[in-house]
Amino acid sequence: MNQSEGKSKVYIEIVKQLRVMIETDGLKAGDKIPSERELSERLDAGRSSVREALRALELLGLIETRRGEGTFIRDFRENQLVQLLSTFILQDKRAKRDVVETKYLIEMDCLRQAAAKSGDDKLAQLKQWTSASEFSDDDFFLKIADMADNHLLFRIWKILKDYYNSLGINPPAVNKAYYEKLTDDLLAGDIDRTLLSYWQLRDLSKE
Amino acid sequence: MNQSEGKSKVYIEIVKQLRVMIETDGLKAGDKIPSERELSERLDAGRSSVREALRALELLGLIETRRGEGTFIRDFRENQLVQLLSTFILQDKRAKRDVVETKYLIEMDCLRQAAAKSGDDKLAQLKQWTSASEFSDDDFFLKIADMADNHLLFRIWKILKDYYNSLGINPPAVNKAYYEKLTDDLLAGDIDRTLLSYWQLRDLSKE
DNA sequence: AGATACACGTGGTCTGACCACTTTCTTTGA
DNA sequence: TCAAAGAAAGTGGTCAGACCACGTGTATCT
Repeated sequence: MNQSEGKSKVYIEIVKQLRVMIETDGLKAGDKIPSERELSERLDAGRSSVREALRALELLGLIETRRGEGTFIRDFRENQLVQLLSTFILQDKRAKRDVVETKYLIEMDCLRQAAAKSGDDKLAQLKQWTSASEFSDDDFFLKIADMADNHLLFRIWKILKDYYNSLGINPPAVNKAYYEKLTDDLLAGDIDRTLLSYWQLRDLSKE
Repeated sequence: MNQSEGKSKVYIEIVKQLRVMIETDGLKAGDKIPSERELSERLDAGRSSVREALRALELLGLIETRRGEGTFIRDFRENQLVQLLSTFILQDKRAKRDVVETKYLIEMDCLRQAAAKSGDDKLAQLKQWTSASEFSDDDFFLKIADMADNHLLFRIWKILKDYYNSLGINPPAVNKAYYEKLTDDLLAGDIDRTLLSYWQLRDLSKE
Protein backbone atom coordinates (compact mmCIF):
# COMPACT_ATOMS: atom_id res chain seq x y z
CA MET A 1 0.00 0.00 0.00
CA ASN A 2 1.45 3.36 -0.91
CA GLN A 3 0.37 6.88 -0.74
CA SER A 4 1.55 8.35 -3.99
CA GLU A 5 -1.93 8.92 -5.35
CA GLY A 6 -4.06 9.60 -2.33
CA LYS A 7 -3.57 12.11 0.40
CA SER A 8 -4.59 9.96 3.33
CA LYS A 9 -2.06 8.29 5.51
CA VAL A 10 -2.17 4.52 5.54
CA TYR A 11 -3.36 4.33 9.10
CA ILE A 12 -6.33 6.53 8.30
CA GLU A 13 -7.31 4.25 5.45
CA ILE A 14 -7.03 1.30 7.76
CA VAL A 15 -9.27 2.99 10.33
CA LYS A 16 -11.82 3.56 7.61
CA GLN A 17 -11.67 -0.02 6.42
CA LEU A 18 -11.96 -1.32 9.95
CA ARG A 19 -15.07 0.76 10.36
CA VAL A 20 -16.56 -0.73 7.24
CA MET A 21 -15.57 -4.21 8.35
CA ILE A 22 -17.25 -3.74 11.70
CA GLU A 23 -20.41 -2.65 9.95
CA THR A 24 -20.34 -5.23 7.18
CA ASP A 25 -19.62 -8.14 9.47
CA GLY A 26 -22.08 -6.90 12.07
CA LEU A 27 -19.44 -6.94 14.80
CA LYS A 28 -20.65 -6.13 18.25
CA ALA A 29 -19.09 -5.46 21.62
CA GLY A 30 -16.95 -8.42 22.62
CA ASP A 31 -16.44 -9.67 19.06
CA LYS A 32 -12.90 -10.29 17.89
CA ILE A 33 -11.41 -8.66 14.83
CA PRO A 34 -8.77 -10.38 12.67
CA SER A 35 -5.20 -10.54 13.93
CA GLU A 36 -2.69 -7.84 13.11
CA ARG A 37 -0.88 -10.14 10.72
CA GLU A 38 -4.07 -11.06 8.95
CA LEU A 39 -5.18 -7.46 8.66
CA SER A 40 -1.75 -6.64 7.32
CA GLU A 41 -2.24 -9.16 4.53
CA ARG A 42 -5.85 -8.39 3.86
CA LEU A 43 -5.41 -4.67 3.72
CA ASP A 44 -2.09 -4.85 1.94
CA ALA A 45 -0.28 -2.78 4.52
CA GLY A 46 2.62 -3.21 6.88
CA ARG A 47 1.95 -4.55 10.31
CA SER A 48 3.24 -1.34 11.86
CA SER A 49 0.66 0.65 9.94
CA VAL A 50 -2.05 -1.71 11.14
CA ARG A 51 -0.83 -1.22 14.68
CA GLU A 52 -0.90 2.54 14.32
CA ALA A 53 -4.52 2.36 13.30
CA LEU A 54 -5.36 -0.01 16.12
CA ARG A 55 -3.62 2.14 18.73
CA ALA A 56 -5.56 5.15 17.56
CA LEU A 57 -8.85 3.32 17.88
CA GLU A 58 -7.80 1.90 21.20
CA LEU A 59 -7.12 5.32 22.67
CA LEU A 60 -10.61 6.28 21.63
CA GLY A 61 -11.93 3.36 23.61
CA LEU A 62 -13.52 1.69 20.61
CA ILE A 63 -11.40 -1.44 20.74
CA GLU A 64 -9.31 -3.31 23.26
CA THR A 65 -6.26 -5.41 22.43
CA ARG A 66 -5.02 -8.11 24.76
CA ARG A 67 -1.64 -9.77 24.38
CA GLY A 68 -1.94 -13.37 23.35
CA GLU A 69 -5.67 -13.10 22.72
CA GLY A 70 -6.34 -10.51 20.07
CA THR A 71 -8.28 -7.35 19.46
CA PHE A 72 -11.88 -6.96 20.52
CA ILE A 73 -14.65 -4.52 19.88
CA ARG A 74 -15.76 -2.52 22.88
CA ASP A 75 -19.17 -1.11 23.53
CA PHE A 76 -19.09 2.06 21.50
CA ARG A 77 -21.12 3.81 24.11
CA GLU A 78 -18.12 3.50 26.41
CA ASN A 79 -16.00 5.50 24.02
CA GLN A 80 -13.67 8.11 25.42
CA LEU A 81 -15.36 11.08 23.82
CA VAL A 82 -17.11 12.22 26.95
CA GLN A 83 -13.92 11.79 28.96
CA LEU A 84 -11.82 13.67 26.44
CA LEU A 85 -14.30 16.46 26.04
CA SER A 86 -14.51 16.92 29.76
CA THR A 87 -10.75 17.32 29.85
CA PHE A 88 -11.00 20.35 27.65
CA ILE A 89 -14.29 21.76 28.75
CA LEU A 90 -13.49 21.57 32.41
CA GLN A 91 -10.15 23.29 31.90
CA ASP A 92 -12.10 26.35 30.99
CA LYS A 93 -12.16 28.46 34.12
CA ARG A 94 -15.65 29.66 33.40
CA ALA A 95 -16.90 26.13 33.45
CA LYS A 96 -16.22 25.69 37.13
CA ARG A 97 -18.81 28.26 37.98
CA ASP A 98 -21.41 26.30 36.10
CA VAL A 99 -20.61 22.83 37.36
CA VAL A 100 -22.91 22.89 40.33
CA GLU A 101 -25.84 24.21 38.37
CA THR A 102 -25.34 21.79 35.51
CA LYS A 103 -24.97 18.83 37.83
CA TYR A 104 -28.28 19.70 39.41
CA LEU A 105 -29.96 20.13 36.04
CA ILE A 106 -28.72 16.75 34.90
CA GLU A 107 -29.84 15.14 38.12
CA MET A 108 -33.30 16.53 37.62
CA ASP A 109 -33.32 15.22 34.07
CA CYS A 110 -32.36 11.84 35.45
CA LEU A 111 -35.22 12.01 37.91
CA ARG A 112 -37.64 12.88 35.12
CA GLN A 113 -36.38 10.02 32.99
CA ALA A 114 -36.34 7.58 35.87
CA ALA A 115 -39.92 8.52 36.67
CA ALA A 116 -40.96 8.07 33.05
CA LYS A 117 -39.15 4.81 32.42
CA SER A 118 -38.86 2.84 35.61
CA GLY A 119 -41.35 0.25 36.61
CA ASP A 120 -42.81 0.11 40.10
CA ASP A 121 -40.68 -2.87 41.01
CA LYS A 122 -37.48 -0.94 40.32
CA LEU A 123 -38.70 2.01 42.31
CA ALA A 124 -39.76 -0.29 45.13
CA GLN A 125 -36.26 -1.72 45.16
CA LEU A 126 -34.86 1.78 45.38
CA LYS A 127 -37.19 2.50 48.27
CA GLN A 128 -36.07 -0.61 50.05
CA TRP A 129 -32.41 0.12 49.43
CA THR A 130 -32.86 3.68 50.70
CA SER A 131 -34.40 2.44 53.92
CA ALA A 132 -32.00 -0.41 54.54
CA SER A 133 -28.66 1.07 53.54
CA GLU A 134 -26.19 3.69 54.58
CA PHE A 135 -25.39 5.57 51.41
CA SER A 136 -23.88 8.79 50.12
CA ASP A 137 -25.57 11.38 47.97
CA ASP A 138 -23.52 10.13 45.07
CA ASP A 139 -24.61 6.54 45.68
CA PHE A 140 -28.21 7.62 45.54
CA PHE A 141 -27.95 9.61 42.34
CA LEU A 142 -25.85 6.95 40.71
CA LYS A 143 -28.87 4.73 41.02
CA ILE A 144 -31.16 7.42 39.72
CA ALA A 145 -28.88 8.09 36.76
CA ASP A 146 -28.82 4.39 36.03
CA MET A 147 -32.57 4.21 36.12
CA ALA A 148 -32.80 7.05 33.63
CA ASP A 149 -31.84 4.41 31.04
CA ASN A 150 -29.79 6.78 28.95
CA HIS A 151 -26.16 5.83 28.88
CA LEU A 152 -24.91 9.14 27.57
CA LEU A 153 -26.74 11.06 30.27
CA PHE A 154 -25.36 8.61 32.82
CA ARG A 155 -21.80 9.26 31.71
CA ILE A 156 -22.28 13.02 31.62
CA TRP A 157 -23.58 12.86 35.16
CA LYS A 158 -20.62 10.77 36.28
CA ILE A 159 -18.12 13.20 34.83
CA LEU A 160 -19.89 16.11 36.47
CA LYS A 161 -20.03 14.25 39.75
CA ASP A 162 -16.31 13.49 39.68
CA TYR A 163 -15.45 17.04 38.82
CA TYR A 164 -17.81 18.45 41.41
CA ASN A 165 -16.15 16.24 44.00
CA SER A 166 -12.71 17.41 42.92
CA LEU A 167 -13.72 20.97 43.67
CA GLY A 168 -13.41 20.13 47.34
CA ILE A 169 -16.96 20.94 48.27
CA ASN A 170 -17.71 19.10 51.49
CA PRO A 171 -20.01 16.16 50.97
CA PRO A 172 -23.13 16.86 52.97
CA ALA A 173 -24.19 14.49 55.65
CA VAL A 174 -26.97 12.43 54.24
CA ASN A 175 -30.33 13.16 55.80
CA LYS A 176 -32.13 10.02 54.83
CA ALA A 177 -35.56 11.48 55.25
CA TYR A 178 -35.12 13.66 52.20
CA TYR A 179 -34.06 10.81 49.98
CA GLU A 180 -36.91 8.68 51.23
CA LYS A 181 -39.42 11.40 50.52
CA LEU A 182 -37.94 11.84 47.06
CA THR A 183 -38.26 8.13 46.45
CA ASP A 184 -41.84 8.17 47.67
CA ASP A 185 -42.69 10.95 45.25
CA LEU A 186 -41.07 8.97 42.45
CA LEU A 187 -43.13 5.95 43.43
CA ALA A 188 -46.26 8.10 43.47
CA GLY A 189 -45.45 9.11 39.91
CA ASP A 190 -45.74 12.78 40.74
CA ILE A 191 -42.87 14.43 38.90
CA ASP A 192 -43.59 17.95 40.13
CA ARG A 193 -43.51 16.84 43.75
CA THR A 194 -40.40 14.82 43.00
CA LEU A 195 -38.63 17.90 41.69
CA LEU A 196 -39.85 19.93 44.62
CA SER A 197 -38.44 17.28 46.97
CA TYR A 198 -35.19 17.48 45.03
CA TRP A 199 -35.01 21.22 45.57
CA GLN A 200 -35.68 20.81 49.25
CA LEU A 201 -33.00 18.15 49.42
CA ARG A 202 -30.51 20.41 47.73
CA ASP A 203 -31.40 23.48 49.72
CA LEU A 204 -30.62 21.58 52.85
CA SER A 205 -27.56 19.91 51.42
CA LYS A 206 -26.08 23.27 50.63
CA GLU A 207 -25.92 24.46 54.28
CA MET B 1 11.59 0.95 27.59
CA ASN B 2 9.95 -2.25 28.68
CA GLN B 3 6.74 -3.19 30.26
CA SER B 4 7.69 -5.91 32.68
CA GLU B 5 6.85 -3.89 35.78
CA GLY B 6 4.01 -1.68 34.72
CA LYS B 7 0.74 -2.56 33.12
CA SER B 8 0.55 0.30 30.65
CA LYS B 9 1.51 -0.14 27.06
CA VAL B 10 4.44 1.93 25.91
CA TYR B 11 2.36 4.08 23.64
CA ILE B 12 0.10 5.01 26.52
CA GLU B 13 3.08 6.10 28.59
CA ILE B 14 4.30 8.16 25.68
CA VAL B 15 0.89 9.80 25.31
CA LYS B 16 1.01 10.68 28.98
CA GLN B 17 4.50 12.10 28.76
CA LEU B 18 3.62 14.10 25.68
CA ARG B 19 0.72 15.53 27.56
CA VAL B 20 3.02 16.54 30.42
CA MET B 21 5.51 18.01 27.95
CA ILE B 22 2.82 20.08 26.27
CA GLU B 23 1.73 21.41 29.61
CA THR B 24 5.18 21.96 31.08
CA ASP B 25 6.54 23.67 27.99
CA GLY B 26 3.40 25.70 27.58
CA LEU B 27 2.93 24.52 24.00
CA LYS B 28 0.10 26.07 22.08
CA ALA B 29 -1.59 25.50 18.75
CA GLY B 30 0.97 25.75 15.99
CA ASP B 31 3.93 24.93 18.20
CA LYS B 32 6.19 22.14 17.09
CA ILE B 33 7.02 19.16 19.24
CA PRO B 34 10.35 17.30 19.04
CA SER B 35 10.96 14.95 16.12
CA GLU B 36 10.06 11.29 16.31
CA ARG B 37 13.72 10.33 16.52
CA GLU B 38 14.36 12.79 19.31
CA LEU B 39 11.31 11.66 21.25
CA SER B 40 12.46 8.10 20.75
CA GLU B 41 15.77 8.94 22.42
CA ARG B 42 14.37 11.15 25.09
CA LEU B 43 11.63 8.80 26.15
CA ASP B 44 13.80 5.71 25.75
CA ALA B 45 11.38 3.99 23.41
CA GLY B 46 11.42 2.66 19.89
CA ARG B 47 10.44 4.98 17.10
CA SER B 48 7.48 2.75 16.23
CA SER B 49 6.11 3.13 19.71
CA VAL B 50 6.49 6.88 19.44
CA ARG B 51 4.61 6.79 16.16
CA GLU B 52 1.81 4.74 17.66
CA ALA B 53 1.34 7.38 20.32
CA LEU B 54 1.48 10.18 17.77
CA ARG B 55 -1.03 8.49 15.47
CA ALA B 56 -3.41 8.04 18.34
CA LEU B 57 -3.17 11.72 19.26
CA GLU B 58 -3.47 12.69 15.63
CA LEU B 59 -6.73 10.82 15.20
CA LEU B 60 -8.02 12.69 18.21
CA GLY B 61 -7.22 15.90 16.40
CA LEU B 62 -4.81 17.08 19.07
CA ILE B 63 -1.74 17.15 16.82
CA GLU B 64 -0.92 17.26 13.15
CA THR B 65 2.13 15.70 11.56
CA ARG B 66 3.42 16.87 8.21
CA ARG B 67 6.04 14.98 6.22
CA GLY B 68 9.34 16.78 6.10
CA GLU B 69 8.23 19.39 8.62
CA GLY B 70 7.35 17.77 11.90
CA THR B 71 4.53 17.41 14.35
CA PHE B 72 2.50 20.37 15.51
CA ILE B 73 -0.02 21.05 18.21
CA ARG B 74 -3.52 21.70 16.95
CA ASP B 75 -6.40 23.57 18.41
CA PHE B 76 -8.78 21.00 19.72
CA ARG B 77 -12.04 21.18 17.87
CA GLU B 78 -14.70 18.93 19.16
CA ASN B 79 -16.62 18.52 15.97
CA GLN B 80 -13.83 16.62 14.26
CA LEU B 81 -13.79 14.02 16.98
CA VAL B 82 -17.54 13.87 17.20
CA GLN B 83 -17.77 13.27 13.48
CA LEU B 84 -15.21 10.51 13.58
CA LEU B 85 -16.85 8.78 16.47
CA SER B 86 -20.31 9.13 15.08
CA THR B 87 -19.34 6.98 12.13
CA PHE B 88 -18.90 4.20 14.64
CA ILE B 89 -21.72 5.16 16.92
CA LEU B 90 -24.14 5.23 14.04
CA GLN B 91 -23.99 1.47 14.14
CA ASP B 92 -25.40 1.28 17.64
CA LYS B 93 -29.09 2.03 17.83
CA ARG B 94 -29.05 2.50 21.57
CA ALA B 95 -26.31 5.10 21.29
CA LYS B 96 -28.27 6.98 18.66
CA ARG B 97 -31.32 6.96 20.86
CA ASP B 98 -29.28 8.29 23.77
CA VAL B 99 -27.90 11.15 21.69
CA VAL B 100 -31.30 12.26 20.45
CA GLU B 101 -32.89 12.02 23.86
CA THR B 102 -30.05 13.79 25.65
CA LYS B 103 -30.06 16.64 23.14
CA TYR B 104 -33.76 17.17 23.78
CA LEU B 105 -33.30 17.06 27.55
CA ILE B 106 -30.51 19.63 27.42
CA GLU B 107 -32.58 21.87 25.17
CA MET B 108 -35.39 21.79 27.67
CA ASP B 109 -32.94 22.62 30.44
CA CYS B 110 -31.76 25.56 28.38
CA LEU B 111 -35.33 26.70 27.96
CA ARG B 112 -35.91 26.48 31.71
CA GLN B 113 -32.74 28.42 32.42
CA ALA B 114 -33.43 30.99 29.72
CA ALA B 115 -36.89 31.51 31.17
CA ALA B 116 -35.48 31.89 34.68
CA LYS B 117 -32.59 34.18 33.81
CA SER B 118 -33.43 36.25 30.78
CA GLY B 119 -34.87 39.67 31.01
CA ASP B 120 -37.83 40.72 28.94
CA ASP B 121 -35.62 42.76 26.62
CA LYS B 122 -33.61 39.72 25.66
CA LEU B 123 -36.70 37.68 25.05
CA ALA B 124 -38.21 40.51 23.04
CA GLN B 125 -35.10 40.55 20.89
CA LEU B 126 -35.47 36.84 20.37
CA LYS B 127 -39.06 37.35 19.37
CA GLN B 128 -38.09 40.01 16.91
CA TRP B 129 -35.30 37.92 15.46
CA THR B 130 -37.61 34.95 15.11
CA SER B 131 -40.12 37.04 13.15
CA ALA B 132 -37.60 38.82 10.97
CA SER B 133 -35.12 36.10 10.12
CA GLU B 134 -34.83 32.92 8.23
CA PHE B 135 -33.16 30.52 10.59
CA SER B 136 -32.47 26.86 11.23
CA ASP B 137 -33.49 24.86 14.25
CA ASP B 138 -29.85 24.92 15.34
CA ASP B 139 -29.73 28.71 15.00
CA PHE B 140 -32.73 29.04 17.26
CA PHE B 141 -31.51 26.75 19.98
CA LEU B 142 -28.04 28.23 19.84
CA LYS B 143 -29.65 31.44 20.98
CA ILE B 144 -31.64 29.66 23.66
CA ALA B 145 -28.54 27.88 24.92
CA ASP B 146 -26.72 31.18 25.03
CA MET B 147 -29.53 32.75 27.00
CA ALA B 148 -29.35 29.93 29.55
CA ASP B 149 -26.26 31.78 30.82
CA ASN B 150 -24.43 28.61 31.72
CA HIS B 151 -21.30 28.17 29.66
CA LEU B 152 -20.91 24.51 30.48
CA LEU B 153 -24.45 23.75 29.45
CA PHE B 154 -23.89 25.73 26.28
CA ARG B 155 -20.86 23.70 25.34
CA ILE B 156 -22.61 20.44 26.15
CA TRP B 157 -25.47 21.48 23.90
CA LYS B 158 -23.11 22.38 21.05
CA ILE B 159 -21.38 19.03 21.21
CA LEU B 160 -24.69 17.22 21.29
CA LYS B 161 -25.83 19.27 18.32
CA ASP B 162 -22.78 18.17 16.34
CA TYR B 163 -23.32 14.60 17.40
CA TYR B 164 -26.96 14.73 16.47
CA ASN B 165 -26.21 16.33 13.12
CA SER B 166 -23.74 13.63 12.20
CA LEU B 167 -26.38 11.01 12.75
CA GLY B 168 -27.70 11.97 9.35
CA ILE B 169 -31.18 12.82 10.51
CA ASN B 170 -32.71 15.14 7.95
CA PRO B 171 -32.95 18.67 9.25
CA PRO B 172 -36.62 19.45 9.40
CA ALA B 173 -37.99 22.36 7.48
CA VAL B 174 -38.47 25.11 9.98
CA ASN B 175 -42.09 25.86 10.64
CA LYS B 176 -41.72 29.29 12.08
CA ALA B 177 -45.06 29.28 13.84
CA TYR B 178 -43.82 26.73 16.35
CA TYR B 179 -40.73 28.74 17.22
CA GLU B 180 -42.76 31.89 17.54
CA LYS B 181 -45.23 30.20 19.83
CA LEU B 182 -42.37 28.86 21.91
CA THR B 183 -40.89 32.34 22.14
CA ASP B 184 -44.27 33.77 23.15
CA ASP B 185 -44.58 31.24 25.94
CA LEU B 186 -41.08 32.14 27.09
CA LEU B 187 -42.05 35.81 27.08
CA ALA B 188 -45.18 35.00 29.04
CA GLY B 189 -42.97 33.34 31.64
CA ASP B 190 -45.00 30.16 31.58
CA ILE B 191 -42.46 27.37 31.68
CA ASP B 192 -44.97 24.55 31.49
CA ARG B 193 -46.50 25.96 28.34
CA THR B 194 -43.03 26.58 26.99
CA LEU B 195 -42.11 22.94 27.46
CA LEU B 196 -45.41 21.85 25.95
CA SER B 197 -44.66 24.01 22.94
CA TYR B 198 -41.26 22.41 22.75
CA TRP B 199 -42.81 18.99 22.68
CA GLN B 200 -45.18 20.02 19.97
CA LEU B 201 -42.31 21.47 17.99
CA ARG B 202 -40.36 18.28 18.29
CA ASP B 203 -43.24 16.02 17.55
CA LEU B 204 -43.73 17.83 14.30
CA SER B 205 -40.01 17.95 13.59
CA LYS B 206 -39.88 14.20 13.85
CA GLU B 207 -42.27 13.56 10.93
C1' DA C 1 -9.93 -37.41 34.83
C1' DG C 2 -6.72 -34.00 35.96
C1' DA C 3 -2.17 -32.00 35.65
C1' DT C 4 1.76 -30.79 32.98
C1' DA C 5 4.44 -29.74 28.94
C1' DC C 6 4.77 -28.21 24.43
C1' DA C 7 3.44 -25.93 20.09
C1' DC C 8 1.28 -22.37 17.91
C1' DG C 9 -0.96 -18.01 17.50
C1' DT C 10 -1.48 -13.31 19.05
C1' DG C 11 0.05 -9.02 20.51
C1' DG C 12 4.30 -5.85 22.13
C1' DT C 13 8.43 -3.62 21.23
C1' DC C 14 12.35 -2.49 18.92
C1' DT C 15 15.65 -2.05 14.96
C1' DG C 16 16.78 -1.10 10.42
C1' DA C 17 16.18 0.04 5.61
C1' DC C 18 14.70 3.04 2.37
C1' DC C 19 11.58 6.46 0.33
C1' DA C 20 9.19 11.24 -0.05
C1' DC C 21 9.27 15.68 1.26
C1' DT C 22 11.01 20.05 3.59
C1' DT C 23 14.51 22.90 5.33
C1' DT C 24 19.10 24.38 5.65
C1' DC C 25 23.58 24.88 3.97
C1' DT C 26 27.00 25.19 0.33
C1' DT C 27 28.50 26.07 -4.18
C1' DT C 28 28.28 28.32 -8.52
C1' DG C 29 27.47 31.95 -11.70
C1' DA C 30 26.37 36.64 -12.85
C1' DT D 1 28.33 40.61 -3.34
C1' DC D 2 24.04 38.60 -4.17
C1' DA D 3 20.84 35.35 -6.10
C1' DA D 4 19.90 30.89 -7.78
C1' DA D 5 20.79 26.10 -8.00
C1' DG D 6 22.24 21.97 -6.04
C1' DA D 7 23.54 19.08 -2.20
C1' DA D 8 23.14 17.68 2.44
C1' DA D 9 20.65 17.08 6.47
C1' DG D 10 16.47 16.54 8.90
C1' DT D 11 11.68 15.05 9.25
C1' DG D 12 7.99 12.01 8.63
C1' DG D 13 5.98 7.49 6.12
C1' DT D 14 5.98 2.76 5.35
C1' DC D 15 7.45 -1.70 5.51
C1' DA D 16 10.10 -5.96 6.89
C1' DG D 17 12.11 -8.58 10.31
C1' DA D 18 13.62 -10.19 14.80
C1' DC D 19 12.49 -11.67 19.10
C1' DC D 20 9.95 -11.59 23.45
C1' DA D 21 5.62 -12.16 26.58
C1' DC D 22 1.43 -14.07 27.04
C1' DG D 23 -2.82 -16.94 26.05
C1' DT D 24 -4.94 -20.95 24.07
C1' DG D 25 -5.24 -25.51 22.42
C1' DT D 26 -3.44 -30.12 22.06
C1' DA D 27 -0.85 -34.05 23.42
C1' DT D 28 1.16 -36.74 26.95
C1' DC D 29 1.78 -38.45 31.52
C1' DT D 30 0.17 -39.76 36.13
